Amino acid sequence: MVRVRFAPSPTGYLHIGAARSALFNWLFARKVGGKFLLRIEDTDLQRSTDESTRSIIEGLEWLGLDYDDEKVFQSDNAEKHRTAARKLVEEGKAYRDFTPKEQRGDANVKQNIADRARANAAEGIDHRSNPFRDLPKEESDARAAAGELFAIRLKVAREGVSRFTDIVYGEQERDYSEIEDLVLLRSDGHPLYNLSVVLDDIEMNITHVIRGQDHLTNTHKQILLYHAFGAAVPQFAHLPLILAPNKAKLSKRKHGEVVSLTTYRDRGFVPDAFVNYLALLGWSPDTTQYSAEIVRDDPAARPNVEPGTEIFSRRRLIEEFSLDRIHKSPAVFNFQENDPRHWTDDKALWMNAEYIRTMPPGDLLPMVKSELRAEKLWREEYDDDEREWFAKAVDLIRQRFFTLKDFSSQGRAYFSEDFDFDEAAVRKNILKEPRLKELLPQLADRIEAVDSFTALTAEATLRAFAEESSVKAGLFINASRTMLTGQAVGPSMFDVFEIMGCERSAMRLRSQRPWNEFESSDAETQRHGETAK
RNA sequence: GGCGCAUUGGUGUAGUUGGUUAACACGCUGCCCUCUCAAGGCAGAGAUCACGGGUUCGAGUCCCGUAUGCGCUACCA
Repeated sequence: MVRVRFAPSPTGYLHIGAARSALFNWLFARKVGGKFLLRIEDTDLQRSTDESTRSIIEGLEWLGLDYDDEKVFQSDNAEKHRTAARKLVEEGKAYRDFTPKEQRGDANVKQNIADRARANAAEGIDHRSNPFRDLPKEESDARAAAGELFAIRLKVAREGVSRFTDIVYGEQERDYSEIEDLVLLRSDGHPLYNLSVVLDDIEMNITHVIRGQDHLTNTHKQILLYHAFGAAVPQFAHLPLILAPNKAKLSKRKHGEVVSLTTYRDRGFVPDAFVNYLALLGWSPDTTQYSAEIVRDDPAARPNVEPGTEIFSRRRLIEEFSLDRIHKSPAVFNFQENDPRHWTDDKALWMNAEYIRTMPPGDLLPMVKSELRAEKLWREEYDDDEREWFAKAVDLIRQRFFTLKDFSSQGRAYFSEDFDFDEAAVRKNILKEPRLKELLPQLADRIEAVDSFTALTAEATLRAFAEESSVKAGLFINASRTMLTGQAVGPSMFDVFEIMGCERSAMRLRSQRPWNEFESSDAETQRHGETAK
């Protein structure tokens, strides 16, 4: 039985790269009917926080990646890990290193490593040489008993080659001479990453380790540990990294909130849309065989979209997923910092819009509800008497929205009288034609006189009045749009009339706000413009 | 420094065992539709498949080298 795990370390918000690892693990487990387990790797006590753990769990929940069994906290197993490391010493597979701990700054470790390697190479020092590696056991025991501090290192064979086959990257080979005697247990007794993962994965009976490519070379060390513990080695599948537009590693510190999963929730992403997008980052379905049979057997399995798109429901993702379609090269997450329109990858945004306008209302409405509620725009009637109206309104405006947030920002005028006028819209559609100040209230009168107010009758009324006043219908249409919604763009105006209803439409057509708010300042700017000349 | 991994249009990807004009999605441009903006429809720009060799009748696909990027090389994870 397949058992996979997602093993994040709770040292910050859930990174989208980590989220994708979780997704691929989940997809694989659900596809083959295995178990998807969650393990919080909180061994780094200084950096791990409960808040981060919470955010990870919330993130998984938001994405809809449900995990099986109880979640495991790695720190709970620390004692077992210590015991296991000591056992390795007893068996001669590991040794105590009494070298005093070197204090190393976290900031430029990479630089230090390279510098030291260069220096060692220049002086012909083998970086693997350790005076304690072959210390007689009695002496080692004696020094330990005397209370001397020591780290425990794995005794890596001097000669040989480590090999494994990665499901994604294929045959991997590494000479033992390239593998240092890694530290298993710190001198303060803390088990280190490589020891802990292996031990926990053994205990959890993990069959497939699916994780980021940054662990590819570490895998050789871990395999050594599996052997040391006499445990079966699982299969490995490493995932290509997700990079920033400048091809640097995507990091929270450097790239800010775009890398944090919670951002997508908070900025109005539909979970399924984000899952869909994430799945296509580093994986692609087998297009040679995904059309005919499955669709014929179960038309519902295919989302309601034209062929040739990349929209996949969660269910289809599970059906189509396979580890061997994951590819090797890193993916660039394409976003533009400081550009609100492209704050995240365009394709992700497009996909979200696609979901918003094609989702079954039953799925969308609750999301809109919680968005409106959060912005204090929700009214209980929408769930009651005005249920139908609400559904119609949402269906009308969702066509051009990109995120759930749009329902409370661009869509605000549909749910509240307290909305803003877009200045450019007012100038273009209203102030440009002085007669509108008189005509619009008259249009309101006409509208109120209509018996049954619908898109159809609203159109007839408006067009008749336009002809009567010898202005183009377009003038009224555009002006009405701005009067009713505050904006220059939006759905077909007559549909807007119908949704707004007769009373509200008439009221807003009579509003003086556009003139009050912008006319005087208009005159002022004109004056300023003249004096400036 | 050493070792490893990767490299198809701006981005995400397809490209079955090497075989004719390198496919799709997003984005971009134009046109149509139209009361605006989207959506939709149509058309289009954009890739000498990182570079250089080699194998072959023929290479994006195989081999070697170079460059670039990334990862690992921690008593971080």
